[in-house]
Amino acid sequence: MRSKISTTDQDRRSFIEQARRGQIIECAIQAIAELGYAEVSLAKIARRAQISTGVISYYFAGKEDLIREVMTHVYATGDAFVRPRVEGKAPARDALLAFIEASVGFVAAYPQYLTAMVEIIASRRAARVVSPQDQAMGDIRRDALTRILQSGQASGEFRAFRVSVMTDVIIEAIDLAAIRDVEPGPFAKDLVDLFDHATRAPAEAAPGITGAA
Amino acid sequence: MRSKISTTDQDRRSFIEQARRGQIIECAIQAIAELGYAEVSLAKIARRAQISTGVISYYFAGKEDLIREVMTHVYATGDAFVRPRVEGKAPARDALLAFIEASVGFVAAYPQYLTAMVEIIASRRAARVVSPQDQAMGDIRRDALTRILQSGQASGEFRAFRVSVMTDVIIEAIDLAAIRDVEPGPFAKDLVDLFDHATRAPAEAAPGITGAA
DNA sequence: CTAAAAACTGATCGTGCGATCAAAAATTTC
DNA sequence: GAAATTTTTGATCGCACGATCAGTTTTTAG
Repeated sequence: MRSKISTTDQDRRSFIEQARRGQIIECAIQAIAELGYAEVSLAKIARRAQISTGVISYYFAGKEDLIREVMTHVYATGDAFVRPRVEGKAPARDALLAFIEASVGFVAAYPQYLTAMVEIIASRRAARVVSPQDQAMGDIRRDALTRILQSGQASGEFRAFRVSVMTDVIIEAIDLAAIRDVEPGPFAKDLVDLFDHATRAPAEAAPGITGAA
Repeated sequence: MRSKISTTDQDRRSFIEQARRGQIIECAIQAIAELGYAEVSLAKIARRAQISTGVISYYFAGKEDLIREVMTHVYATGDAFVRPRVEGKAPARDALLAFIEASVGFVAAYPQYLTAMVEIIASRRAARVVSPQDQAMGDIRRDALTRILQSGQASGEFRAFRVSVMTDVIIEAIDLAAIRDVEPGPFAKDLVDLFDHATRAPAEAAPGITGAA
């Protein structure tokens, strides 16, 4: 009975092991999104996956470990969804609007993913357990947005707001799509509109609508 | 041994009863803000208040009931702080900026209050327990802001955004002050700046800066 | 086919929780 | 100051959780 609890190892994994781990992670995401993080236990995840509780312990070092892998999976999926939709967008404004639209689109494409993530983050903050790993994943998500905002300020497209604050507010606004019951399309349009106005430079070097009269 | 568990009764309350209830509520707020909601139990609140666990059960019908009263107290305190600072502010823009500044100022004045409230809201959402009462209190908070935004749109000061979305985003942005470690003054300025740009009408009837060149 | 390894089961353990309550202490009432 | 009432204590209850593990089944390998 060899221990499977060395989690992040990327080395040899049997077919069964990969499948089970994936199944358990997916069921955990479903359970958290549907029932709420506080209502989810390992037993309920096991029941949903139609396995006994011991299997989870067999493949994961503990609840902590499972949740960490759930986060990793959600972040990776989200990144794979958003990145190609933003990459190469040239004026920073287009990149920002693409980022917002893609992020809200991710909620529409994987309805349970961001919901689960937001719940996990909130619960871990409420339990005062925010590992360096958590911090790092959150930073990855913020970094893409931060870079867009900085480049827009450098080019003069954006006005002189504090980037860290704007980043936080945009991320929180996007997360609203996961916890509120909104139509993704219109909601994305609303956010795009809101932050387009919030970020754009007063109107000088940039050509376009310069005000009437 | 008469039962004290009829909570919302506003009738006769002995001096001791009022004092104890207030003490317990205050200790609960402290504990939640410091330790995080997930880490707080009735036993820890009792220890902090230097009383035995039974006293809490004596004055409150249960944990649910205590938390509900904590919420009520925080909302009432916040409303008492923000309302007079917004009331009478004439152009909607001034009212909006005053609302944001006052809300962030509340976090500075009562550092633990909004933090506790945000944690409680997140945890109750994660446990899928959102009573009509919860909803009603949240609505009260949003209503003041909603009215400001609507009046600003009616007067033409604000552009044509969707009020419900703008309200949500502004509230979330303010709550950031409670969960992030920010300097309230500069942060309030940032938010005021952000949402001033996000809400203002393009520039026509309203006099002022109409763009250079 | 057989033996070893891997995968899985389900009962069981310890823990901390919210809640309860009989008894004790403090306070109020007459 | 005695009786009645209110307030407080701290032990105890049942419960659900995460974790463990001895034992069973399934898969793999020679």
